[in-house]
Amino acid sequence: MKPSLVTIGPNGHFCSDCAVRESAVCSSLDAVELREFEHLGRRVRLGSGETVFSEEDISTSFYNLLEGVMRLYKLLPDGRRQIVGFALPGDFLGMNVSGRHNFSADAIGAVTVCQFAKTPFGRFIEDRAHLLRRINELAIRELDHARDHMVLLGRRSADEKVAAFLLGWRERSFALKGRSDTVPLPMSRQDIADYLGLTIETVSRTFTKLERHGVIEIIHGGIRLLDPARVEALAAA
Amino acid sequence: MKPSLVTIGPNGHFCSDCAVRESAVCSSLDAVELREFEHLGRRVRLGSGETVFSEEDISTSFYNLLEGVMRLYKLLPDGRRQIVGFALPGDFLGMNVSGRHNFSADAIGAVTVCQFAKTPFGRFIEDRAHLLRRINELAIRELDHARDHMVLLGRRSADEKVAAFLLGWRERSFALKGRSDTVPLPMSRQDIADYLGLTIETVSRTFTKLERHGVIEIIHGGIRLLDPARVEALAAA
DNA sequence: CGCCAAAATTGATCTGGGTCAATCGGCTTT
DNA sequence: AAAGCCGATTGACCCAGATCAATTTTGGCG
Repeated sequence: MKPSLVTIGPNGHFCSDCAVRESAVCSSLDAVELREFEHLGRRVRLGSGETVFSEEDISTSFYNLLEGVMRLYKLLPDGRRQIVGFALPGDFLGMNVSGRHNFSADAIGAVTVCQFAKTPFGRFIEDRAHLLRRINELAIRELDHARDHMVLLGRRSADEKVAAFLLGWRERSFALKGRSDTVPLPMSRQDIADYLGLTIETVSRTFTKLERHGVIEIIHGGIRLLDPARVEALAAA
Repeated sequence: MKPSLVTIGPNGHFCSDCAVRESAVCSSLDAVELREFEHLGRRVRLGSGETVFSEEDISTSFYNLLEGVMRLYKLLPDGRRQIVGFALPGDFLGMNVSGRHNFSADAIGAVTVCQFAKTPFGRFIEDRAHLLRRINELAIRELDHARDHMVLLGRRSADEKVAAFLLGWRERSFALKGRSDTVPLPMSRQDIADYLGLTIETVSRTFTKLERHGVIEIIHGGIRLLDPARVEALAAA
């Protein structure tokens, strides 16, 4: 879907009461810096399925995800897709060395991002090592996750992939909605399949199998973990 | 294999005539800084198969690879292994957020690294934004590669994986030994398999098949690309 | 509510790559 | 040069997960 970016102007909000104030890149800024920072970003809303940026596009902005979920993916020429990650509020997107995006990003459901033009953002960062360190920390965290995911993609069975996915997603959801055994799944089965390197049929069958065995319950918009320990055992083995 | 680190003392070398002076993290340092930097690192040699650090170890040092090749990998409890990357001269290892290594690294053949204790290195970096930026750049480059590799692991066939591996490795070898259609492969078939998410048998069969088709020639210690265009076609599709 | 389209599930069948099991071949050791 | 070893290759067979093909369920909308 093509983008129809709706700006909310720099006046319609304040960084100081932003939902991700404490978790995003901004967490490294003090109150004074935040004031200046406020003028660099503009809030943008996107509808479900809209694309924020595409692979190979020249990257002109950084994005700070404020609300919603995004899928980050790469496509092969023949249409095969690999989702390289899901972004949640507080995630920082748009870093690259080539000047072009190395993956595409689109909204799963409604999304709000804070968009920063690269040049002023780069200037702001320049003499603020703490912000740079914070960005570096986020990149390294991302790298960690990427390596874990390589293990999953290269060496785990379908059952293990699905179980690990449920646990991983539950973990990330905690930060937003608090601890719970109900895992909300805003993305489609196809998205899950493309994230795990499986087909949609295998994902569906695996969920059904786990439900038959009383390990999970498939509910509207998510999965309830009836027996979290069994899920963990499946994911670990 | 257990490490038997052999130090070459800070006196036995100079950063200024280091092989990776221009490509490693050090490329961001000027002549004056280099003098100080010199005292932070110590050269360490490792024999074939020796482990530099293991996953879950508390990380106390950073490493700058000077000579040789290393495999970086993660193990599952049951022994399955995923190689998350190969390190070449100029690569910088040891960054993490948790204080523990998130993968293991060992030498493929003889290796020389430049080891930096974390604390003094961190102090040196502190007020040098250009070094921090350089490290950030290396992390982002790594992240790029990791995402490409996820696509390979999750969505490509065995033939495509092997072809893409040969091209990728050839590309990296260029930086060291110059452009050539002979791809040196210092790692074992098992290493290649664990990098590509395949078995050793499949890697071997794929090589043999490509050779039968006149696309490559299997030579001692590597592969010669007889028909690079065909290899590229295989990798792309 | 009833209609339509998209998403998800389920079933039947197929196959790429894994598993198991011999060799093979190149080095090292003696 | 014979023996032993370890990595690599090859062959025969198998199976997890893909593919193909219907349904079934869900969600949006007049």
